[in-house]
Amino acid sequence: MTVRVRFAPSPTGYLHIGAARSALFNWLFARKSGGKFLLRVEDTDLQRSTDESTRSILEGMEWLGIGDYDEEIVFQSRNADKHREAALHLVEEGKAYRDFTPKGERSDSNVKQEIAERARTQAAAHTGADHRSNPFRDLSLEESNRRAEAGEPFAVRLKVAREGQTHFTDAVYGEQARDHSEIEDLVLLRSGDLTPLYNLSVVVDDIEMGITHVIRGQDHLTNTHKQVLIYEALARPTPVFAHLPLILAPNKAKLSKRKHGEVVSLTTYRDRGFIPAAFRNYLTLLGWSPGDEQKEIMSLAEMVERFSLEGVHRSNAVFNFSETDPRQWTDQKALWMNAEYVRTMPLAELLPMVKSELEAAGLWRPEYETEERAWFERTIELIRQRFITLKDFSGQGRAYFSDEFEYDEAALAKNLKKDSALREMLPRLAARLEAVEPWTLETIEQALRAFAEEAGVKAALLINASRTALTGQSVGPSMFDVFEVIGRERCAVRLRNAASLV
RNA sequence: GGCGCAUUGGUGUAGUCGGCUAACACGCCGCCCUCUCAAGGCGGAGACCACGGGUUCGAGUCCCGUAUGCGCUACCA
Repeated sequence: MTVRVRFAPSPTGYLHIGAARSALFNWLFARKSGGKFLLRVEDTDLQRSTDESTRSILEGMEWLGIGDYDEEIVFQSRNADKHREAALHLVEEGKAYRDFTPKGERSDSNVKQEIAERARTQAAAHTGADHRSNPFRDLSLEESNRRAEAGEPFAVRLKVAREGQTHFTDAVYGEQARDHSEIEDLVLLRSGDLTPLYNLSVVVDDIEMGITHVIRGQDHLTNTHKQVLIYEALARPTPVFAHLPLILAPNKAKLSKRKHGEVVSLTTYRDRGFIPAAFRNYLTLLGWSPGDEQKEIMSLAEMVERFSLEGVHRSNAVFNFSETDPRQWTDQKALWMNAEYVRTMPLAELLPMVKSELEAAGLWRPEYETEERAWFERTIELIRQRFITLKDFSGQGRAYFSDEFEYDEAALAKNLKKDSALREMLPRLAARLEAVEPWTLETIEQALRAFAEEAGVKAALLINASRTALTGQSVGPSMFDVFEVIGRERCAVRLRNAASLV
């Protein structure tokens, strides 16, 4: 039997990093086992689903490099008729029944309260939850049909046995059992329009799509029993279930856009200059580990090679970030990993990403791919060493690509304004460098050190001043490399300009 | 309230059949390197393995209980 898995997001917002991780694990499992990876958009809730959200999910998947679905994308809303048919069929078979109770009004916001309240009153009454006291549960099929034909609105509920338990073995959480008494007669179709509800739709679609392994967030673990019941009613074998631990905020609350903002949205990472492979690598390590293998930086192929459901954790993972410190806007390890990728990944793979970043910032020149290609590669190789994200190439790295750059205030104070002698030394240094021939690391260094000696100052004074004069920054690569890369003419101009800033 | 799941340094994790003086990565501190900052190298602080019992010569590892956290409990998904 070939493995078939699916990622089934509901398009009611941006792609959440937790959902992205579920997608990733499904993808890894499929590729590992030589199975099929499918996408199903769960747009059953037409009120909240948007095309824009669907687009952003698709984009996010593409960005992560796991958008290579093996079959056509399934839109759940288009299968509504099948879901309805299945439920009605269960009514015929006596495994479900029509509930003619008038539909109660409820809104998302007060549902949680209602649940809590119901729990309280039940506890107070010591009644224990008897979800099967519904007066329509045992209505005869004839009577039920008659009332339906008469146009009386009804919902369809699954008839859950009074006694017994449901069982399934979760590939991550192990043996799971739940008493039937804990499960109410869940609604399959809404009253009135008879639109299918989540649990029904998922099961029918998973059967239809031939899904063999359902890999999803742990928030579905307890509800899985309901789905098992539906599989049983439909007389179909259940797939293997594998639930994934949740990703929590630093205060251990569920990560949500409302409370935690853009850190939870996958597109944020793309927009903030993350390397897809780096973020993917980080995400994979949240809730899964390759065991005794200590190596954390892994290529996609290595992840596929090592991935297994057995390596998935059971405890939730905390996504560690600070809402007040901009340097820790997301998990530090994710940032570290991205920097690691930026400086060590094959330059050829990095270049296109740098190109897009420079294009977006209006710093790109076509020559970087033609006559100036060697210079461009040398420069990127040089500056990537201390960058963290792609944004740094257009930010801190701006002076390498444009003459219009800002001088960092702190750098100015530290390296230029400190010694007024620089005012007259900088232009002289410029003149000296203009005469350097040939323009190489060694000759530049020689010239600068000789100049410093003649002027009776430490070379470091001129080096640091030059760094700020040439790049606007107080930190950066070894200065002789910078001189060389910036070029003789630009160096001279910038050194002379900087004299006025002293 | 009920049911379920979890609990190893600040965070992510490793700890196979019980032998741990508890390992790795990020972060933090120090030193080296040095023209700055990173990177890199070396070293360090930080966990009585949630707590309490039990089994055992011996428990992070097995059993029971408690606490805490999270999830579910909806004609949302």
